[in-house]
Amino acid sequence: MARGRKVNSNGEKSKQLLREKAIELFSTNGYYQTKISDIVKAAKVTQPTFYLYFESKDSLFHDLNEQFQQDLFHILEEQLQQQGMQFQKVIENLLQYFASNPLLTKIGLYQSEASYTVKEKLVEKFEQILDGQVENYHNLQRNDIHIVSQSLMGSIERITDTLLLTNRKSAKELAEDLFSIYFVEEAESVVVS
Amino acid sequence: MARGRKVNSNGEKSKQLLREKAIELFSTNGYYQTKISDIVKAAKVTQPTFYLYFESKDSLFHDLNEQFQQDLFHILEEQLQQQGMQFQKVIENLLQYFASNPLLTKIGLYQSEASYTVKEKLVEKFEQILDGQVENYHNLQRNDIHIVSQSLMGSIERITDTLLLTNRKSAKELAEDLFSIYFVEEAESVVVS
Amino acid sequence: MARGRKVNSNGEKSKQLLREKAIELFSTNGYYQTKISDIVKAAKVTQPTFYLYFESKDSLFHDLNEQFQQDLFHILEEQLQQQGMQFQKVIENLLQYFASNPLLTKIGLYQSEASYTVKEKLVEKFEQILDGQVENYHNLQRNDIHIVSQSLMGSIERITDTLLLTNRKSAKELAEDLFSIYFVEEAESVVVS
Amino acid sequence: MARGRKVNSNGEKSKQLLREKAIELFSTNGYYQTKISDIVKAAKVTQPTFYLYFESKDSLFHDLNEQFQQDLFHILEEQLQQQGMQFQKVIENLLQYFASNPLLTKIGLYQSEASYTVKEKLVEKFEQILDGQVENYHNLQRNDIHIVSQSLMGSIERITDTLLLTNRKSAKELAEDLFSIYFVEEAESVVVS
DNA sequence: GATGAATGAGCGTTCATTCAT
DNA sequence: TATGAATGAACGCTCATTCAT
Repeated sequence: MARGRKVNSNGEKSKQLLREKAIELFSTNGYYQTKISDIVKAAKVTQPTFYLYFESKDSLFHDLNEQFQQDLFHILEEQLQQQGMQFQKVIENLLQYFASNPLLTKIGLYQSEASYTVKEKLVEKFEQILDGQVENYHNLQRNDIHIVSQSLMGSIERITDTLLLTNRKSAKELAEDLFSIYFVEEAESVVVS
Repeated sequence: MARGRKVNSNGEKSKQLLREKAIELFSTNGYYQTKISDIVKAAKVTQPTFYLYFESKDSLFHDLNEQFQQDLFHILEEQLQQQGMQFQKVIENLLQYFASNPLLTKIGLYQSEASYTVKEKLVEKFEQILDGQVENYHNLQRNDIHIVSQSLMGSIERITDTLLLTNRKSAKELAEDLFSIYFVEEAESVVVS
Repeated sequence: MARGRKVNSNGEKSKQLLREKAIELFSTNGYYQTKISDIVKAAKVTQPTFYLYFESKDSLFHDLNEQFQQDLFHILEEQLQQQGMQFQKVIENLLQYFASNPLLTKIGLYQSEASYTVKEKLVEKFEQILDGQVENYHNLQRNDIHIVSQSLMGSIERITDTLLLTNRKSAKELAEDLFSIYFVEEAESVVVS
Repeated sequence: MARGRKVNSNGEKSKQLLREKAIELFSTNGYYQTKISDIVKAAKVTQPTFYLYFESKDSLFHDLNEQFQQDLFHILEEQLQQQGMQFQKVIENLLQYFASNPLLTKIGLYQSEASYTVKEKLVEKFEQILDGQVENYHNLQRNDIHIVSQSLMGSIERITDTLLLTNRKSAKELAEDLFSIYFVEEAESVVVS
């Protein structure tokens, strides 16, 4: 039987394909219910080919989470450096990223063990922002900023899963909704300094 | 160790012990990373003993979730029949149950596939309650009840995980906090009819 | 929970019941597909009770076969000592025993490893009888007695299974049929000397 | 032993080897007393290798029976289409197949649950053939064709086991013997129309 | 770059059997 | 006489991973 390099084959392409299929399968079935054999079957290559490009199942999963986190914090960092960026807009952009990368988000925000850290870091970011906004939100004056941040994180998490990734609402709409719930009166005037 | 019955052994005790150890391990390590061998090792019995009391790993996990769900909806039903029960109190009692059953909650609310359904049902309950309260909350007038319910579900989910089950805040405190965030002005006066 | 001797219980009765149920189950499901747990469930006793009366699953099965063989050769011996007993009558009585003990026959003639020996011995008996009858059957003059005996054994085996134990034909009818096939002309006149 | 591919290894060879060893073991020890571990030990591979080529123990056993049955009825069909084929020759060819495939025959005719169906079908075939031959055999005039067919099936079964597969007699000899027993006078002239 | 072939390590489950009561 | 409770010893099967080509 024929072995060796396929005609028209190309390493980078195979790797990319495997990555994509892995993302699809991990995101829908989870880590433990996704087998290497499933991934390579979907990518129409054999098992050893997988190990040509990835160290192990675990390391691939880890890499995907790594990427999700880097994307996320890159976006956040970028925005926090823009003076005058509204918090609502920050949330919207976050949601926008989730909407644009639904499968990776499923993995990085829900499937992975690492998601705990991600969310913790997001909460911290929220706290930093809200810290500078106490006078703008009367909600913050009566509520612990930490609680509000945690609560908000939870809301984002759930709303993303049930309304955003299912294409029921847009990132913009959901950001507005969240703001309307959390920071009623002066939502429009709040600005990230 | 010799075969046969242990001195002073007692079936109900063994079953209970296995159940407890299973809950501990499932709640901390999840379904797939909890092996029957781990459970029986923790309970200091052998593998066949596990099958003396439970049909399979899967069915035990399923049973635990079943119990969690029954408890949960029993509590909810009970409260909704009490005229005059405040929504805040409903949430508090929910959180109270979580706090009293932290490990089972971990399993039923986070580890299990069934948690999706549980949360959906909780959201529906929230919607039913809020539906009858539109005039009491100014928040509800401007926000879609569905969104508020989903958001609240997310908040509860996260706050339970990070603040309640870690013993950082009490059920009562957190219920108050949530109400202060979600239903600012008239929180005290809201009553489930 | 109550333990110890059951009221109205009686050792011999339990043993007999277990035996009967074992015969039923072995005969219909075979040795490997019959579990001790099935037998005791059918007899409504517990597993240790089984070991009160039988050494092991294997030894019980062995005993059942032993009994079958003793019955069988007792019958055969008895008949061979009666001068003038026709071979056809011998076969009929054999079949009669099978028909009266269908379940034990299933075990002893088909399910058991020991059935090989039983059949070999039966064949030997047939040979002995036929040896003294050569001049009576023209069939035997042209055919090897050994072959005829083996063939007859096969016929009996199959006919018992498909026609006798299923109550489609009687022992008498089948003995006649067999004789009509095997010893055409002088069937009536053949006599075991 | 190191992991991965063996030197000079070849899939089809391994599969064939496993099949052969399985046939050997199943035919001598039966289904339940043949463990996968026995099969792979005999083939000098590890257990996962077995599952590389066969779905399960059960499905392999099933496949072997399937093949036996197909072979058998292929032969039978082939012969029945040849005008003028003698019944004796049909039996001879059947026995010839058994002699050429002794182990598969052991499985398909004695070990398997499916053997019941096989034999039933063979009996039906015999009946069909004999139906067209009533006038040729004086035996058939007095005996029920069904009984004769069943009896013949039993004879074949037993004779195959004790004389053919043990190399004591050839297929040709045994076919002659059977005919001489069953269809005395005109055996030579009987022809399948 | 890619495949065919194989395995180490382990997992969930079953079953005959046996102590302690 | 009988049961409640437990275990030793497998067994069938799976999965990530790795040589040899």
